[in-house]
Amino acid sequence: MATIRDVARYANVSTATVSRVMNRNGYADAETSRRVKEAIEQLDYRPNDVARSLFKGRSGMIALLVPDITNPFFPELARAVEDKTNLNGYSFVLCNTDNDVAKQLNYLNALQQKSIDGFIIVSSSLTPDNMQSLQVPAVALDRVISPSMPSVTVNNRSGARQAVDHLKAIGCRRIAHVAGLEYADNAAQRMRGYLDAVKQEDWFDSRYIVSGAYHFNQAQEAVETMLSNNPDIDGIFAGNDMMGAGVLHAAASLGKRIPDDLAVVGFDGIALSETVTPALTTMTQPIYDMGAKAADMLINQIETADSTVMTEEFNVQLAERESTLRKAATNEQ
Amino acid sequence: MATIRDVARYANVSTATVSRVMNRNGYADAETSRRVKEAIEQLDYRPNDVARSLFKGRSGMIALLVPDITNPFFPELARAVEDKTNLNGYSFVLCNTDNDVAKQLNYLNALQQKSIDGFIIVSSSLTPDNMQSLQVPAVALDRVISPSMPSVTVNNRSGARQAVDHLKAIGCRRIAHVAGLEYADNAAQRMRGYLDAVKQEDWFDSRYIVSGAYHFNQAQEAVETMLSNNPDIDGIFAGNDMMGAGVLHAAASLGKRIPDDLAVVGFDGIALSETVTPALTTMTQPIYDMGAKAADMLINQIETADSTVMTEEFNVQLAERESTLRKAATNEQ
DNA sequence: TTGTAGGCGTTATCAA
DNA sequence: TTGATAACGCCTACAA
Repeated sequence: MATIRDVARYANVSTATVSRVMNRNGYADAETSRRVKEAIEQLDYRPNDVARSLFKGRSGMIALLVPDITNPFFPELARAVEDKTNLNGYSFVLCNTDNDVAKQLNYLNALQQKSIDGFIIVSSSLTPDNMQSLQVPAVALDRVISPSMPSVTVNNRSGARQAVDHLKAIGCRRIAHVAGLEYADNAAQRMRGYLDAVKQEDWFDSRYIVSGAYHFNQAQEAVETMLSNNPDIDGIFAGNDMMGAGVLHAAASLGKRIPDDLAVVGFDGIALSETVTPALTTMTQPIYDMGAKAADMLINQIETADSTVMTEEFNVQLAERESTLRKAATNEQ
Repeated sequence: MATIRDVARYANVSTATVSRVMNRNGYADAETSRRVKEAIEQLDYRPNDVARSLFKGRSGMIALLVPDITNPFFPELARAVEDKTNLNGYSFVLCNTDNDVAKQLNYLNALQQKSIDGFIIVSSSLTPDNMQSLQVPAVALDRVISPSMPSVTVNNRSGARQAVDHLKAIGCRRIAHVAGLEYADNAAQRMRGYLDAVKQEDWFDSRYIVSGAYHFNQAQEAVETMLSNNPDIDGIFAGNDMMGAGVLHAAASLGKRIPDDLAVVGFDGIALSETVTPALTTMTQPIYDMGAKAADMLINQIETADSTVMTEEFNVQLAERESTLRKAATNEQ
C-alpha cells in the first residue's frame, strides 16, 4: 500500500501539499495539483483511514444494537440504518445483544475504544444510568431508554386500540389479546391500548389476556389453550405478527376457520404478515422510515453537535387483509 | 479519555512499562505492575483501539457482504458470523450490496482503507477478477465466486433432486419447478437437480419450469398462470422457501387444496417455512453452521496466514411438513 | 504557494 | 527490570 509519503516523493512535493490537494483545502498551484493527482493515480494511492481516525478522533462508523437480527422485525430496520449511514459516508456495525445488559455495555465500551461516532440502540433492558458512560451521541429506536435521550417510536397504545376497534367493527364480540414480552415497554403499551378498548365491555375477562412473549411457538400454545377453554372468543389481537402467525396455526389445529370463526389482527407489518395464509391483517409500522429517521437524527447530532433531544413518534396504519375480511360482516358496516 | 501517558505519569513509570504491564509481555516488577494497574483503575483508562490498529496494521474488524439483509435467508447467516467474530474478539461490519458490482467493489475498497482484517462474501455477481484487488483474506459463502477462493456452500443439486424424489414418493405425477434468479449459481444447480429427477419422465415438459426470481410475488404470479394452463400439475418444487410461500398463495387463490391437490417442497429452511400455513416441507440448510464455519475459516486464515484454499460443502436435509403430508399417500409408501 | 515539524495513542526495539 | 525513542500514516499550525 502506497502512503502519502510515496506520493509526495513521486510528485516532488511535501506530504503537506499532497494532503492539501487531496482534501481540497488550502492553496495549491494548478500545476502542482496536477502532478499530485497524477502521482495518486499512478501509485493507486488510497489514504489510510485508521491514521485519519487517529488524528481526527472519529472513525466514521455508526453502530446499531438490536436484540437479534434473526427476529424479522429488525432486518428492515438494519437495512434502513445501513442505507442512510452509507449514504453519508459512514460504515455500519451491527451488534446482536439478546437484550443482555452485560453484552450491551460490552459493545458500548468496545466500540467507543474504536472511536465509534454514534449509536442507535434498540433495547428494553438498558436503564438511563447505563447511558451515563456514553461519550458519543446515541438514539433510542423502537423502545424508549431514557427521557433525556432522543428516540424514534410508534404510537403503540393508540395503534393497539385501533386494532381492537377494527375487530369490533367487523362484528367480533369476544376479543382476546396475546401479549408480548412482559418487560418490554412497547408490549406494555400495546396491552394498554387493548385494555382501553375492551375493559368497559361486560364480557371482558382477564383470562382473555395470555402471554406469547413475542414468539411464534409460545403464542400458538397459549392460544390453543385459551381457545379450548373459551370457545366463544371470536377475535384476537396479537401483540406482534409472529404471534399473529402463531394464532393462525392454533386456529388451524382447532379447526377454526379464519376469519369467520376467528378474526385476527397482528402488529408490526413485517413481510411475514403478507406471506402467511391467510394473509394477516396488521397494524403496520413504517419500519424503514423509522430506521432512516433514527439514522438521520444521529448523523445530525454527530455532525452539528446539536444536542436538543428530539423525539419522533410515527403512526401505525391498519392493513386489512384476509384474516379479518369477513364476506358478510364487512358489507354490514 | 485518559491516555497511556496519563497512566504512566500517575504511576510514575514510562509509557513503555504501562504497555508491557497491560499486554502482559516483557518483564515487570510485581510492585511496579501493581502501581500501574492501580493507575489504570483509578483513571478508568482504556486503550485507544485506533492507535493500536494504526500500529499493528490490523483493525480487528470482519465484514460480511450480503445482497440484502431483508431477505430472510441472511439474518441467520449474519447472526452466526457475528457470534463467531465476536467470540474471537473481532467487531462485525454488515454491508448490503444488492448484488451490485459497483457497490461491492466500493465496500471492498472502503473497508480495506480501514484496515479490515477479512471478508465473508455472499455474491452472485462478483467475478474472480474482482477479487484481485483484495489484500486480505476472504471466504465465499453460499455461492462460489472463484475456484481459488475458500468457500462454504451446500449440495444444491443433489438436494434439489431429493426434494423432487420426495414429491414422487408421495405420489405426485406431474411435478413443476419455480426457479430462482437466473444468474445465481445456486439457482442453476437447483434447477439442474430438478432436471436430473424429471427429464427422463414421459410427462416432462419444459413449460413446467417457470421463473420466480427468488421472490414471493413473482413466484405467486408465475405459478398461478402455470397452474391455470396446466391443471394436472400436482407437485411443485420451489427453488426457495419464499417462492414456496408464493406457491401456497397461488394454490389458495385457485382453490387447490394442499397437499392433496398440490404438494409443495421449498428450499432453505428459513423460519418462514414453519410459520406459513400449511407449514412448508423444505430442504433445510444448516444456515447457522454455514455462517459459523465461514467465520472460522476466515479467522483461521487471518491468524495463521494459512493460505490453503479450503472448501466446505454442507448437506441439506428434508424437513417433512404439512405441505407434503398426504394422509392416504404417506401410508402407502 | 509550499515545506517543516509536531502530534494523534500505541507498541516494540534497543540501551541502560 | 525499566525508559527513551522511533515508528504506524495522516493532518495542520506555523514558517518560509
